[in-house]
Amino acid sequence: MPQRVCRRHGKDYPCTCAMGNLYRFVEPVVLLLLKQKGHSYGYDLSGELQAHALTDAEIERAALYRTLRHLEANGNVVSEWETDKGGPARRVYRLTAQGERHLEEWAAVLDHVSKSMARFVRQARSSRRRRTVRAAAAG
Amino acid sequence: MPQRVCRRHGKDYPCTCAMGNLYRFVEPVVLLLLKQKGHSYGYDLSGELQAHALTDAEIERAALYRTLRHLEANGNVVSEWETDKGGPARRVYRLTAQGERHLEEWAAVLDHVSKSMARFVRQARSSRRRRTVRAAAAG
DNA sequence: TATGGATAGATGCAGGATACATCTAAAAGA
DNA sequence: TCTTTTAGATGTATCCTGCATCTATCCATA
Repeated sequence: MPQRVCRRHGKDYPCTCAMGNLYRFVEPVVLLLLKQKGHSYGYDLSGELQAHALTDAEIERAALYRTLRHLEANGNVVSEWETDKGGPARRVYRLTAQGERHLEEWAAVLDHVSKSMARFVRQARSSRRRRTVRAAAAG
Repeated sequence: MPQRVCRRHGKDYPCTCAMGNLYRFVEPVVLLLLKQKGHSYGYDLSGELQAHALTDAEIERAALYRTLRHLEANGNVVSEWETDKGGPARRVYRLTAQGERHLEEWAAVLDHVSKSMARFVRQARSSRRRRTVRAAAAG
């Protein structure tokens, strides 16, 4: 039983949402999406965030918009208003060269973290399996 | 060039420390260490945290002590003072049955996140490789 | 024409987690 | 006696998330 029950995934599935306030890795996901799409804007990205998210927790639009402005403030993306497509004006972002490098840094970091997590899972499950073996021998 | 330079790993290695304020996953690492060791106390655990950490950022002792008290408040560990070993008194922790289940939940969550990150890394690097192919064809 | 829905961007605030500094205290060693 | 090691803990600022809320434009339709 998770520490907190998640409304999206229910109480039987131990999801990220139920483990407390974890980092959602919004920045790297946004960088990758912009790389793949060439250019895009917040509302459009928000529709694809879930498919690319690193956790099964939802990435809020509020976090997305703030991340985009933060990336721009740090020179990883640039934006311009697009007003000729109908509907409300869109702030269209694209990666800068520095943003591409920053994405590569994220890939290096997440590659390492991914392997550490896989090792963690093996160890956590192997200690459980040892106990199961003892239980089987005792039973 | 990372957004922030890390003093431990230097500026050429893109480490977690330089990517801003990330989640350090202290709780699952502490749960696993307690599972493996049977019982332990904060100062002892702090020596082994780095070897088991999921990121290359240091896990501060302040975070460790707060995490232990938090785990106890939620019934995942229990503690008792140990005063017969010489030196300052130690607060010795051990997992509860609920703590073992919580570790299994963490393993399920981190298994999923690990695979998502691995997919992220493949995608980030494959889009880079596509560009390299085009560049090679143009060159 | 009015009205609601979809689109689009953004802010405010509370709470969780980290970063860094600092504190207390007992025991061991020089 | 003085310093270091061991051991636990707190204070504050900042970062990130969660949730609510806000403004505004355009479009369909009643």
